[in-house]
Amino acid sequence: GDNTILLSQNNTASSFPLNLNAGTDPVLLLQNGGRMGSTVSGFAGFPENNFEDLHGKTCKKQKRRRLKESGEEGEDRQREHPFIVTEPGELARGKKNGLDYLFDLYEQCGKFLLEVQQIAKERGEKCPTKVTNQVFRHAKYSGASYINKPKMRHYVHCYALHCLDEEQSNRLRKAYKERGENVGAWRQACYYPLVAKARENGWDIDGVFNKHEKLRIWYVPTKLRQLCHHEKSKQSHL
Amino acid sequence: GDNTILLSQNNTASSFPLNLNAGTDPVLLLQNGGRMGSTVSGFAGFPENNFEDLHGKTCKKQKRRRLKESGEEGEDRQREHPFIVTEPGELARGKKNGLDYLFDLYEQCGKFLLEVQQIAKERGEKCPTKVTNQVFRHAKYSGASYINKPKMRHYVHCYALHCLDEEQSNRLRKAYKERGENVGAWRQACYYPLVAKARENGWDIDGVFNKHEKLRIWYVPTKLRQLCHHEKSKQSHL
DNA sequence: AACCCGGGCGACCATCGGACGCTGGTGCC
DNA sequence: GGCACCAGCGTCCGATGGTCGCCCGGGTT
Repeated sequence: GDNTILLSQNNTASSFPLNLNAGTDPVLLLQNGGRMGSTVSGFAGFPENNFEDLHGKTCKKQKRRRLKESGEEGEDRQREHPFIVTEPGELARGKKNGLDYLFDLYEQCGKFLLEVQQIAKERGEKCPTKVTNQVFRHAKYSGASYINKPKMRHYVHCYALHCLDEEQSNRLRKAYKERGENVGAWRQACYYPLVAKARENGWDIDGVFNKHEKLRIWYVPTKLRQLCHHEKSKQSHL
Repeated sequence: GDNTILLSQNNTASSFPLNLNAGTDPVLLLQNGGRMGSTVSGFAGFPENNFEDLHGKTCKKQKRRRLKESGEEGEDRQREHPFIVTEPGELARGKKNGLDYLFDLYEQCGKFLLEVQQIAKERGEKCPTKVTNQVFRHAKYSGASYINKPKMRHYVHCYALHCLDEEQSNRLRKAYKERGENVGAWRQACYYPLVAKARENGWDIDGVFNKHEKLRIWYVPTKLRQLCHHEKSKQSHL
């Protein structure tokens, strides 16, 4: 029906860089175009394409090993540069990443989900509607090793605010940047505008997420759900 | 929004019997009314209502024990009488259960899901859209010990045919009953009309389930999904 | 009474969604 | 260079969806 997804089979040239710490400036990437509109990567040679996965039996050891040993000998990956609060369009200076880049990671996950869905449909398997472990695994093996579950889950509500009210999200970023607040403080501050949006929506935070095309694929964070619930209880006590 | 569910708080009188093997004839229950339209049970005293569940820490030992020891000393529950192929409206004779009763079990699970959803909303927790482990647990602690996951999953596609094409489902039941086939054979036979329905729907079996109010809450069985996929592949080879 | 057929469902498994806190990168002094 | 801060993400955890096959109920001989 209308949920058929077409992906180019030979668009292998537009893959994401293997590691943003390894030379390529992520912000340049963001500004040098091809950022949103392109297919994440081609399919050829993905581990998921060897049909062992149909038996749910692909050797984990082998995969793990491949990842660990990439780069000659068991030296482990560098962690990503930390995020700092940046204004919209602003480049992060020094060994930092900006928030535009953070939000782009969410868009990339959306693309990876589309690919996973496409693969699932071709194989007649269950088709995920959300960004699941499987999607993170697919991202990793597609070379996007800079994407991982704990990070993405940590900032989901920040991305939610960005999607639902870019104006307000931008204002918050500017304010927190000017005040010299750290990322943790900004992240905390993102909760409250969302609670207000939930209130406007009859306290249905799931509904708020589901109505938005890009948010629908993300699980509502537990903490946001709890904040909404507590705030709702407070209201009804008055 | 439109997904608010209201359940009576004092409709405690219409609980299901604790155990269908223990005296009450399930078929009489089915025919003596109150079958579809009533609330499954009241809420008072459910283990889920002590708010320990908020911490995800309710003591499993205690629950397990309660179940095992009900009925004076550690004798375990009798298993339910096996199903036999019956025509619509037909009573199963002897120590057997009929297919009308089987399908009613699915309706009961739907009711239990509504209760779980209601509870989840009151507590501001994640709200399941499908019949999950949580729903089976809730059914069990509500006294519906005759409902269990393996059984319900085993016959989902039979219930699906009953929902989607009661005419055809009834014809199949009659035919298999006349031929003296056992439940396993009837169960197998239920797959193929569903594959045909999937074909009519662009091979989107999930779509077929999701379009139907009562089916939407059940996971598509793996075997049905695979049958559809294989049949689709066969088609496209021609 | 003995036997065998067949199916109910206890219990297991891989994997899931979710969370914590250690490690180590980073900027400041 | 040394230190203190803080956040990235490896790794764990309880619970989930899914399944298999043991055990035993039931009908037949």
